[in-house]
Amino acid sequence: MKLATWNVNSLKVRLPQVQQWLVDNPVDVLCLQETKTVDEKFPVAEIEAAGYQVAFTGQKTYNGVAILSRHPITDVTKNNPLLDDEQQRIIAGTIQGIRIVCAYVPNGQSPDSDKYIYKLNWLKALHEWLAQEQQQHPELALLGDYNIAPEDRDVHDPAAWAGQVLVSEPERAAFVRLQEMGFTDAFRMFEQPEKLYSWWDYRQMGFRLNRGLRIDHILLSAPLAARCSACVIDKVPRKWEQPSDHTPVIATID
DNA sequence: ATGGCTTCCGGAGGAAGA
Repeated sequence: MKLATWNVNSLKVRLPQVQQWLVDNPVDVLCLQETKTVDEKFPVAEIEAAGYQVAFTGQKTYNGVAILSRHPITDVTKNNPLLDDEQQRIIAGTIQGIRIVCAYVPNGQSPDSDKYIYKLNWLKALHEWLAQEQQQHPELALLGDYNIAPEDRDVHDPAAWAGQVLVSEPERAAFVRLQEMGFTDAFRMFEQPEKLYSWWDYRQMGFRLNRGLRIDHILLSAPLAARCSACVIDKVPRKWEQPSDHTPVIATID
C-alpha cells in the first residue's frame, strides 16, 4: 500500500502533471492540497479515468483538499468537527481499513500576524480531533502540507530562517505534540539523502540552488509505522515545466 | 529591498503563498 501527498498549487493548472505522475507512480492513495477548485469544477471524470475514486472539498481561490484512491473511500469527513472554520483544509476517509487524513495546515504568514494565531489554534484543534479519531481508528495516517519544518536539518539555511514562520518554536512544538500522541514522521524512519526538501521557492532559482524546506509530511500511527518499509520524496515533478512549488512525498506500508 | 515567482480573480493590480 503506497500513500502519497502533494501540494499541487492549483489542480486546474497541475491536472496534467497529476495525471502523468500517477501513470509513473500508481500509488494507492494520493492526498492533494491547494486544489483551489470549487466542488462544482472538480475534475472528477479525469481523475476517475486515471483509475481513482476521489473525495474532495474546495472553495473559490484558496485552499481545497482531495483524496484520490484506487480503493473505495468510506466515512468521508470534511473539515475538523471541533473547529468552526470556513477554510477548506481537511478531508478524511477510510481506505482499506486505514483512516486517511489529508490536511493543508495554514501558512501563518509571519509570527506577528493574525494568521499565525489562526495557525496555532488550528493545529491545537487538529491535535484534539486526531486524539478522538485515533481512538476509533488505530491505523491512522496524517498526510499533507504541514507548513512546518520540524528541525533545522529540514531547512536549507537555518540561521536565515531562525524565528520565522514555518520554523518558529511554537509551530515546531505543535509538530512535536503530534509525535507525542503516537505519530511517527515516516521520512525520518529511514536513512535519507542530506538536504532533501519538499518545497522550494519559485523565486531566485530556489530549486536550482536547493534553497528548500521539508514541510510536507506523512505521520503514521504506531500500527502503521510498524508496517512502513519506505518513505521517499520524489523531486522529479519539481523539475517539470510549470511545476508546483511542492513535490510529492510517498510512504510504503507493507 | 515595500523585492523576487506563481496563481487567483477579473479583465488591473492586489492578495496570498512559504
